[in-house]
Parts: sequence; C-alpha cells; structure tokens
Amino acid sequence: MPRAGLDPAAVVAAGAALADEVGIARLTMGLLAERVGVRTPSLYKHVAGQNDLNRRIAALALNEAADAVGSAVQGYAGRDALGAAARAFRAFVLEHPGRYAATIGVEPTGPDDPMAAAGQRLLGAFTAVLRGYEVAESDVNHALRLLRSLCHGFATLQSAGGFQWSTDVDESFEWLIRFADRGLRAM
Amino acid sequence: MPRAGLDPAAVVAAGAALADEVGIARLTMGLLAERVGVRTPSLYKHVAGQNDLNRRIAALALNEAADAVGSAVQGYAGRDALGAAARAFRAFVLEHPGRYAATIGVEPTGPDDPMAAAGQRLLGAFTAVLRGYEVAESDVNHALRLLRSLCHGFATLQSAGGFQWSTDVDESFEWLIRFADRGLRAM
DNA sequence: GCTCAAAGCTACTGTCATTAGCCACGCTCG
DNA sequence: CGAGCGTGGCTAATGACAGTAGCTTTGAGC
Repeated sequence: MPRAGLDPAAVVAAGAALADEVGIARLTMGLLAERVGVRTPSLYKHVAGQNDLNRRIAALALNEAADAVGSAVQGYAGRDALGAAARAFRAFVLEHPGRYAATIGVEPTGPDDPMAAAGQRLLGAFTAVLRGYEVAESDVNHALRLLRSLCHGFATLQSAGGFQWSTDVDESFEWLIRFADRGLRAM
Repeated sequence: MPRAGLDPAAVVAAGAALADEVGIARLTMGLLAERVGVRTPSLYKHVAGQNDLNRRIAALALNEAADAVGSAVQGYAGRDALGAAARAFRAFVLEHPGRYAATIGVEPTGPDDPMAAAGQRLLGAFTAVLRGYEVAESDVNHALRLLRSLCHGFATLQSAGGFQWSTDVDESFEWLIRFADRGLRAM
C-alpha cells in the first residue's frame, strides 16, 4: 500500500472543496475518502471525526473570508472600503457556499478555539471599514453587528435561493451597500 | 393496537416542537415517532420522509412567522411598525429556533409549493411596513431584501451564538431598528 | 354485521459514522 | 546496511438511521 501523503490540512482542504461542490449536507466521510484516494477509516488518522472536520472547515472558511475582505479593503476608505468589503464577502460566500455553510450553527468551544480566532480576524477586517466613518466608540459594536447581519443575511439568503427572480440580485446588493453607507455617514 | 389518531398536521406540529427542543439536526424519525407514541415506520403513513417533513415544518414556520409579524404590525405605521415587525420576527426565531432553521437551505419546488406561499405571506407582512415610508416603487424590492437580510442575518447569528458577549444583544437590535428607520425615512 | 381503506406493526435493507485491531512503509540510528 | 518503531493505511465489525415490504387490525360507512 503506497502512502497517500496526507495530513490534516490536506484532508480539511479537500473536505472544504468537496463541500463547495456537493453541499455541506452531502459531504460524507466516504466521499471525502474517495476524493483523497484512501479508505474511509484512514481519514480518522488526520481528523477526529465529522464534527472535528466540520469545525476545521469552518475555521478555514473564516480565515479565508477574513483574508479576502482584508485584502479587498486595502487602500480604500469610507464608502469605497465598505463596498469592497461587502462585495468581497459576498463573492466569497457565493464561490464557496459549502465551506461557508460549515460555519453556521457551530459555536466556538473555548477562547483558544481556532474558529474563534478566525472569526475575530473577520470581524477585525470589518472594524477597519468602520474607521472610515465617524462612529462613536459606544456604537462600534452595534455597527459591527449590523454589517455582519447584513452581509451574512444577504449572502446566505441568496446562496440558499431565498430571493425570487423578480429583481436583479446584484443591483439589490449595491443598493444595500449605498443604504449602509448613507446610514453610517449620517451618524 | 389502539390507533394514535395521527394526521400529517399533528406529525408536523410535533416535529416542529421537537426541532425547537433538540435542534433540527438531531430531529430523527425515531425520536419523533417516540414522541407521538408510534413506531418509526408508521410516520411514513403521514409524511413522505424526512425531506417532506422538513419542508412541511419550514412551511409551518414561515406561516407562523408571517402571522406573528402581521399581527404585531396591526395598528402601527412607520417606525413603530418597523420596530414591531422586526421584534416580532426576532422573537419568533429565538423562541422557535428549530423550526426556523428548517427553512434555511430549502428551495421551493414550484409555484404551488406551500412553502413558497408561506414565504410570500411573510414578505407581504414586511411589505406592509414599507408602506409607512416613502419608498419609490422601483426600490421596494431592494428595501424588502434589505429588511429580510437584516432580520434573518441578525436572528440566525444570535440563535447560533454568533455574537460575543461584550455588548448587549437586545440593545444592538434596537440600534439596528433605528438605523433602518433612519435610512428608510431619508429616501 | 360486513367491507375495506387507512393506520399501525414487525422484519429487513442499505448507508454512514466510528472503533478495533492488524500490517506495511520508510525514517532514524547504530 | 539492517534492525526498530512510529505513523498511516487497511479490513472487519458495530450501531444509529432512513426508508421499504408486506402483514394485521381498526373502525367508519353501508
């Protein structure tokens, strides 16, 4: 039996890719094993089980999202930064629906959970956007939750096919960015 | 064997209640059967399978949410209506996390799908809120998607424990309602 | 009281996650 | 170069579930 040369990172990466292809609900250990060229039980040498796999995919997704948003924002401020961040976030969710879905409904176990750290990074990227607006210190957390709810809500609703086809979805998103920008500038 | 006197509605109602208790992911046919006092295969006389059950729970949840939002809005207009609708929606999701979670990621099969009709009812309740604002005809769909994204995003993030405990969540939600109100009035 | 469709049950199958326990590969160190 | 050994792979088996087949019983309508 030739070694497959797997390690946890490779298994998680393959799992994330597979989740994007077939949906997180249809990501089975058997399918993932086949994808990486190994029998099912061998996966357990690298991840502790489906739960662990899911958490690692979620952490990967949050880190990637943070990277995408963070680098999209580079060099912009105010409205441009807001637009860049929101568009980057939505693009990420639509390109990687499976791995992003892995982040839903998973609570971090503790303060040193890699998922929690990744979530903080993503939050930090959005915090940077807020620095371009005159938001009172006491309102920063509220504004952050607003942006997170908006982006998360819109992206997941669209990803789940929750919008009817009556109106162009991209247009709605741009409208939503302008709405948030106006609101933040009027503080 | 005495008859249990079940029908599809009773099975779906019990399933929704159970989903709220244990979470949609842990809602198994065996658990539901035990809850309604029947063996597992008997459930299949009333629902076609887990998929069908999930869709029916989702339709029930959307109808109940539409009822809650619709009646909360009664007699209010403008900002009061918006606040009442948003609070009613969030309260519903937090009180019934399981059945609301059943609506996520389920696409309506066709135009006569009960779920689609229920979704339309919920949308209609929010449309009524918008009548208290001077929103241009061409912007109604965008504004609707904004409200839906906001409420859905906030409620699901909170329900999943997605917010840190640093700032009061109720306060954030009230802040968010004021933000949306200001934005809609400024059109 | 008879009929019969509906609603229940037992028994069974197939899929999946997970565990136990075995074995080969290939690196390290003498 | 060869022995030792940890790691990563495998087969086999278990247990939870969803779903199906086919039998039995109930009870409503005649």
